[in-house]
Amino acid sequence: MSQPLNDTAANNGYTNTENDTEKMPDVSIKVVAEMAGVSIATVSRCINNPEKVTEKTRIKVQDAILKTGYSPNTIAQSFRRGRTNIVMVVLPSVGDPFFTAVMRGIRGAAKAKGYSVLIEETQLNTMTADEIGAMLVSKQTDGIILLASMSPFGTEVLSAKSRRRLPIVIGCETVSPELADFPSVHIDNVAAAREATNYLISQGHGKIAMIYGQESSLLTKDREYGYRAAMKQAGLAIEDGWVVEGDLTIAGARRATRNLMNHSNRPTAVFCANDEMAIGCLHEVKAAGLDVPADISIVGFDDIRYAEVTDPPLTTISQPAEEIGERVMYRLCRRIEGGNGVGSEPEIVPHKLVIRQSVAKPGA
Amino acid sequence: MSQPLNDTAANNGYTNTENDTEKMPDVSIKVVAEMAGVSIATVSRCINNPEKVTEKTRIKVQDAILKTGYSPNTIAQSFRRGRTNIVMVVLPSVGDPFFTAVMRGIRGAAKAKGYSVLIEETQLNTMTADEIGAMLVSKQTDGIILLASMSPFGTEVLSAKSRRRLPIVIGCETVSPELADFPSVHIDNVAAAREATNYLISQGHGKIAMIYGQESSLLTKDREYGYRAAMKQAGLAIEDGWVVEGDLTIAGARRATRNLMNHSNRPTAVFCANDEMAIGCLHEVKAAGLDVPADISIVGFDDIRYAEVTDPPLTTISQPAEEIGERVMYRLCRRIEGGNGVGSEPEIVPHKLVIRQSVAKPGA
DNA sequence: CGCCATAGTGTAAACGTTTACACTCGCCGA
DNA sequence: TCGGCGAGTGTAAACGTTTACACTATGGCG
Repeated sequence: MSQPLNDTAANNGYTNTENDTEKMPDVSIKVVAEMAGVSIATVSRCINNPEKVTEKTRIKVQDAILKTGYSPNTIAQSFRRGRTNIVMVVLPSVGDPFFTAVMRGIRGAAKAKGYSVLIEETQLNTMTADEIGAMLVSKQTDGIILLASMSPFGTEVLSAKSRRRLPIVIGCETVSPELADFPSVHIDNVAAAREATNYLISQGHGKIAMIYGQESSLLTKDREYGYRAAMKQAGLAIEDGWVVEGDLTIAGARRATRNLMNHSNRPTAVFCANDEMAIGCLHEVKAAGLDVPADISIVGFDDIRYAEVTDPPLTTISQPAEEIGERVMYRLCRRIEGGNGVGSEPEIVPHKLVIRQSVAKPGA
Repeated sequence: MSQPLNDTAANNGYTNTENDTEKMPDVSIKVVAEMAGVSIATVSRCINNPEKVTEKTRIKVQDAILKTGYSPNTIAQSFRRGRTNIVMVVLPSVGDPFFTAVMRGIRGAAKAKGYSVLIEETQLNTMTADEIGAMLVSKQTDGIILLASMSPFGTEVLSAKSRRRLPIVIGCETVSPELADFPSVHIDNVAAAREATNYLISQGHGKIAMIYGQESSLLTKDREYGYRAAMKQAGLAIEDGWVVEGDLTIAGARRATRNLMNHSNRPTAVFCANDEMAIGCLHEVKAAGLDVPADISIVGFDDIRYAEVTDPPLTTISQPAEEIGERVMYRLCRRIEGGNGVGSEPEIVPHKLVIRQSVAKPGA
């Protein structure tokens, strides 16, 4: 807080240098028009519909633009056109490498389509459904990508009919019934979780625990559901205290793992709902003096880039994160541009179990 | 606009509920004014200067706003006010946990100040200095935070005088001479690198290698400079091939480490210019069948959250990432709001060497 | 030679706000 | 009783674009 004072004081010393002409006079389309000796309409046409204008004038105008350094005022354009070319992405955490991978896909597609990307993090500021809706109707953004679950979105605000029109697309997250009329792109989370669990079972594990994410996340519920289904199908029991919440963070997973390690009937394998938690789990197991995978096997989810360099490297479910991002963005573009004629079926992309070295046969 | 809760009331007020026409008629300030029986100016005042209107009118207007579901058109506001309340952050990689930590600080401060944050990644799309300048003059954003080095910014486009006015603040990156008239917030990178190197030396290491980042990054140069200075001061030689480029990624560091391991005079310690690379280095050293820290000691930089859970946990330089983000954002706000009166001295924040277990005495 | 189609350009309205200014009250002090 | 004042409100202009429409000149064709 002392800084500002210092700043101003220091600057007062030499701030008003006399020759401060440099006025950078906010060149608008009007000054270009004047310099080129044409009307502003013509300048606008030169930029947006060059074919509607004589070559001669086009050159005059180009010259004027260069000379003045004119560049159109984007806000005025947005205002006039009723479009900002900005889309908003809502996600739980920008820190999670999985989401940054998805973001990379989104960003690439956005760039290709001429959009900028505004990011909102639910974790930090708990942006409410209402805020999101407001963002959209106040037209700050042309559309929204939801990578976080946000259950009762708009249910009170908008009826089903008008919601179907809203430029909103859901990514990664499983879609809750109330949101089913929005398009979505994601893997089959329950099948993937099942596969992960089955892999552990196939390696001879019977005492398998699970660390899941936040209660509120449907996605996490689906993974839990897949795990339970696999266990049931194999006729394996799930003891009380074997499935614990880890809130998707390293710290949360470490807490959860500690509980697991102290369990009277300690599991021999842990399935984590994301890699971040798997890393926390891995660390905590080793901190307890146990070996992975000899004593405890671990399977993660997402295949973030760190999964490959843990010790041992992590067996996990890989999602095509970047591709999900791309598809979600393209889908959104269609919604924005194509009007209402675009379907809202969920688009399921393939997952893959990638086997590394964090799983071994129990007691081996 | 049918609301389950006050269903009946809504029905009474609105005629066409039976036939789900749902036109969502783009309610503007004008329809609110009409419904409330006042002028649009009054409506505007109710929102922005409530103290300037009678309580009676304020209530009428509030009612109308609620009934219509009006929310001001942000673009029109931006257009009129000449401000978007959006700032842009340019960074090398959104995937790097260090930058996401800085982003968290930025975002928090932005939220507090009523700004949204637009993120641009240089790595992906090589946004040029010109594009950035364009963004600013086209007024899509009110200001820019540069977390990436971008050397010749605006040097041709704008004279020093006018540049001093530009709402640009630099974070993390060391500031090159041409940019020295922009404010900046960062640690003392050369001192920190020196400290890291000195620590290795103090533990008895003499054969210390370094993996640095991208050639273009000044920050990385500073860290290299600090390393070299420490070595020189200790009278230690740096062999050819001991300082290698790792381009700040895990993969790059693994390549670099492989070269280091094959060096005829293999170093006993490696100083990495960021943790991401330290993790890659660590993994590669172990993959070569060597032990960390028994055979090779490693020091990282940044103290990202994964640094704590590697095996062994990483000794590294910790930066107050979130705080840097906050300060940079507040500094930018001052630039934006305070006009020209804000200084441009670099603001140095403290770093800290955090000692974990990736360093041991050589040959121990 | 005159008329019409047409390509190119200009004029002006519109987008939704904010705000300077003008106006109308009602009230208070002279 | 009247003048003046201040609080509250309305009117209208302005922000920088885009674009429908009107206009002019040009050239082709009857």
